Amino acid sequence: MSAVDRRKQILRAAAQSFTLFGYKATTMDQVAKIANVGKGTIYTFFSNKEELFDEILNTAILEMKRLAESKVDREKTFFENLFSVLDALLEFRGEHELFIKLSQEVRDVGTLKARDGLARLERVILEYLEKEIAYALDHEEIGTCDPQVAAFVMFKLYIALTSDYKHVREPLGKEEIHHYIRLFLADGLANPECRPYQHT
Amino acid sequence: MSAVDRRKQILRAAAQSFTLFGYKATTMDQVAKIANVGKGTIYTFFSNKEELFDEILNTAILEMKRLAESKVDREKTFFENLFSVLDALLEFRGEHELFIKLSQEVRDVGTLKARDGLARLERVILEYLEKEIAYALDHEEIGTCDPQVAAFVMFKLYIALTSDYKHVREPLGKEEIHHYIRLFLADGLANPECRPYQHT
DNA sequence: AATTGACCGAAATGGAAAATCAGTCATAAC
DNA sequence: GTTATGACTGATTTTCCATTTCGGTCAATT
Repeated sequence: MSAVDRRKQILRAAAQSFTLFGYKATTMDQVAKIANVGKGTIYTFFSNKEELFDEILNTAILEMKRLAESKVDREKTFFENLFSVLDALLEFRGEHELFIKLSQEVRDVGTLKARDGLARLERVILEYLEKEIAYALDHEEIGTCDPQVAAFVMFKLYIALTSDYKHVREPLGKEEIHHYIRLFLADGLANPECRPYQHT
Repeated sequence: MSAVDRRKQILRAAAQSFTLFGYKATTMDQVAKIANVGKGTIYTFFSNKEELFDEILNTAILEMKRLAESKVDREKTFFENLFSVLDALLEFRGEHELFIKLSQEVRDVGTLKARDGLARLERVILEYLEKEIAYALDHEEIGTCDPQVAAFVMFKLYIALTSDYKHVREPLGKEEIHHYIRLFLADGLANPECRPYQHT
């Protein structure tokens, strides 16, 4: 088997183990066993566990980013693009599961490396949103706002609706999530009937 | 000294200790010492530590609720009331500090009782918001939405702006928080061109 | 009758012994 | 000669268990 194949095999095994058991609970012996190589072989391709993890994480983040970018169509509106990206990402099982496992690990054990990984993902998402928001601002598709704050709020709203809410009530479906993102973010709660009212 | 005074003295001492050291780190000996009573005396008024804590927590929650209710003026709009309640609560040091300490404790040590206490507070806040949102809906002040979801989103948005955001960037000031709650919740991000009024 | 603090057992803490794991390297396989 | 391997090593983690701490009681005291 070629060196390239071996490397891929190790990456596949490691990715599987990280999404199944998290960062802390995957051992290098474990990865070697799944990949059907001796443990030493891993170290001919990756200098340590951290680097192996980082490569998997970076690949996952990059794939999500590319997927998102592939869904954006400059002919469409900001919110149309937002929703098609959201849909695509929600369907995207593979990478998703790694990040869900890492979230669990942070909650339950507080593994530092898992926390870092999620922070990196968050930064990439925020940067991506900021960029899209800035573009939408330029093209006067959305109202005046600081893209950094807007990106942050959008991200938090998304997490609140998809993940936090289910700890309080029945989880929301995809359509409901779309509906509420549109309601809160795009349209606003204030009743158009009552407009214009006094701002401070 | 009367039994009533003694009881109050114990409550005051316990409240002080809970907000200073959290639930786990306040001992009954500690409370007795601060209150200047024998430890046994505490147990003539409260059957155990849990009950003592609950009484303090319930009082704090009730006070916050009453404060909020006192700020609501049915002549004013939903959002006007929302902002005056928010301002009042942000100024409300006393109870605030207990809840901040409990939040820390949940983060750092994960004390179950502290988590429960904060969950109770959250429930009361959500119920209160749901009630106000339902009222606003009835009076056609806000657009159609599920009060439970809307309350949840408003709460999360508030936490995101006041507490979460400062872990990513410079914390937002009171006016900025108002501004963004108005922008995201009330008015919506979608292009002002399509709206009959100007954004800030 | 009310108050107290020494006392009790359960639970938390700390630290030492045992186990586990990331990473190395001498040997084996080719 | 080159690459792959797994037994080995020291650092870290986990697992005990001895000791301490703390919530709660109650016999003695006021």
